[in-house]
Amino acid sequence: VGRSADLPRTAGLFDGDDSGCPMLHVDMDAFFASVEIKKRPELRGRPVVVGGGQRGVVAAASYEARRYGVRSAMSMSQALRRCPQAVVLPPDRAAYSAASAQVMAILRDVTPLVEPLSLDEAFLDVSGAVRLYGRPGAIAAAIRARVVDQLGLTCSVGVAPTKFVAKLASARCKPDGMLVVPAAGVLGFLHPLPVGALWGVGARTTESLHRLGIRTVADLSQTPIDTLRRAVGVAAADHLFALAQGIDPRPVHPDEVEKSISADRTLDADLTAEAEVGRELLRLSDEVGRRVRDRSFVARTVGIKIRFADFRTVTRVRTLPSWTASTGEIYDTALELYRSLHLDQPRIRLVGVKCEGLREAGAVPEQLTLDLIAGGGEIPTRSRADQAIDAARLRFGSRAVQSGTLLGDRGAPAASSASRSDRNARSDPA
DNA sequence: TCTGGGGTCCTAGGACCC
DNA sequence: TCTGGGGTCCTAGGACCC
Repeated sequence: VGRSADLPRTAGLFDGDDSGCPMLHVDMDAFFASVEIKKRPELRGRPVVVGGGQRGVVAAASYEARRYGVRSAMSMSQALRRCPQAVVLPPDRAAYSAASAQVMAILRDVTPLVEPLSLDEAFLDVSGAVRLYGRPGAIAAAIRARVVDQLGLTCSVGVAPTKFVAKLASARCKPDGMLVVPAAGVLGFLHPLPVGALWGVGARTTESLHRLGIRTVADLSQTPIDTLRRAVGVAAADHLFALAQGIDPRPVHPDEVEKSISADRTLDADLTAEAEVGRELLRLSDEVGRRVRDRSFVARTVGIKIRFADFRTVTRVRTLPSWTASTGEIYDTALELYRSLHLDQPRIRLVGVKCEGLREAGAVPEQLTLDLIAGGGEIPTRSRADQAIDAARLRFGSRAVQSGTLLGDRGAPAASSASRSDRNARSDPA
């Protein structure tokens, strides 16, 4: 096991043991915070926390903020108690997506076998790249150098025989580090780790395992499989037992397609009236519908999520007779699902809408609707409306077209939102 | 000022079909 | 009279990840 955080930023200089190590896990350091600091260099060296809102949590914290005990997913109020001088910035998803695309482009320049896990991390299988670029350790060093030179962002890289060991390795050399776990070193690396370090073992599973006296990966590897199955379920037990022996046959899968698209929103204040909830459902249906159409998908199942003031959460889904990408159809279904709950005097803090059962729009048989028949073969009215709205928003900005139901609730009349968005939109003449 | 928002996967029960 | 067995689809909830 070799750590080389201060490896020269040049390819080909890694000379440790990386035998049998085709898997890389690349993980950006404090990604959202680092992108913000890159936008505003005067923040460098200061504690920066991304997140917020009235009931927000920390989405990312710079290492300066982490020194005060600020962590991801911590409530913003707690973060500010620990670090009152922190610079708090609202998330800028567009900036993070753009930076992520640049990172992934650098990775895909090394090999097409790149599997993004989220905006800020990815697995690479470099077994086919070694003839071109040298050994895995050298490739990892070169990636780190290119990311920092071209993007001004640091990352950490784990190099190992399997995906999950590579992921554990990158976590243990952060920030701005690199850790290679050669095949012969895997069990020595894994066994002393606490079970909670394993990918897939969270708070609940850790608790269940602790009740059995299992605290380290070594303990896990010596536990009878039937005992494990009773404690955490068959699938998780078999998976964890294999991981504890260092076994993880999962290949890097570069072409994962999304299985669901969802949007949810925690309200600044709890909602009580059905009309208010309906308005949120419309806003969320509109957003989800747009994202489904943007990717040329259609969805078979529509779901809602409702979280009450006491944090109890319910979900309802309905599978439709045919596929849809229509905002109106998503909204109608969502509203029916909400009404089917028959809530009496609810206090609602979160509303969500989800589409699943996604398919390529072209891969699905066209549904003969009354609209279609009556229109003599025309595309149903709602789809044409959605298409027109999508086109207008692409040209004039996302707030250019809005349902009348949603107007005024942020004090923004339609005309002014359109002209404001206009400046950020494409510069085509109307 | 307790507890975001985007996802994936698993389980368990019931309906339904052959 | 004493109730098969396997497979698939659907739904609700929950664990987990970043």
